Amino acid sequence: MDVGIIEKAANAIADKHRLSIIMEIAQKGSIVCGDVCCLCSLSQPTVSHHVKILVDSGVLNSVKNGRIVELTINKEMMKQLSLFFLQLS
Amino acid sequence: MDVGIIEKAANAIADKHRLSIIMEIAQKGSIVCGDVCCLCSLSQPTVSHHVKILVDSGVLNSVKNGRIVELTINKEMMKQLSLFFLQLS
DNA sequence: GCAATATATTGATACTTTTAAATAAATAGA
DNA sequence: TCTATTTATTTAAAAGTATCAATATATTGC
Repeated sequence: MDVGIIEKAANAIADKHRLSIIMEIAQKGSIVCGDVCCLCSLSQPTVSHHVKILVDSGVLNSVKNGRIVELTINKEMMKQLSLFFLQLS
Repeated sequence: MDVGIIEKAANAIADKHRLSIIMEIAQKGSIVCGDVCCLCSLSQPTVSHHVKILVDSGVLNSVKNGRIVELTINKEMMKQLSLFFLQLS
């Protein structure tokens, strides 16, 4: 178990805006970057910054379809996190 | 599911020193604050600060035995976290 | 190629967190 | 009570993060 991965993922999750992005994707299946601005009431550059942290940490997957970027949850990462905390419980 | 709890716990975990405290407790069962200084190579006030974040977030339990404070993992919190990520996977 | 649209980057500022020195508080034992 | 020990608090400096405006890049459709 590489705790560096856990640390990065936890950091990505430890923010109310980023967590709300995750919860929105969990509900809808996916979201495009443009819709995150409305969801969080943040400027486009700020959203881009948060999305980058989520993707770089491995919490979210991003797929570019032309101009738009679609975000989904990285379920493998969620499994790893779930297992990590299960082992601590 | 109160994501505020997840946010706070994730924030507590999202630090290499705090994560190493957690991993040490996971291995040994418990640790006392005084030993955390050696483990992390941090000053006593800094350790006290990190321990406070871990305890306040509900990630660790603290029990005071006289002068010494013994830290253990809050397994209920670990179960909650594990379940949260399982539901996202 | 040009205009419109979606996302990324840069740069500046405000805010937050980490850190340790100094000090305080609490407790145990002589 | 006095001293030594353990943990907590205060304060200040350094480092890191969030935010947005301006701008750049990439892509689509005309």
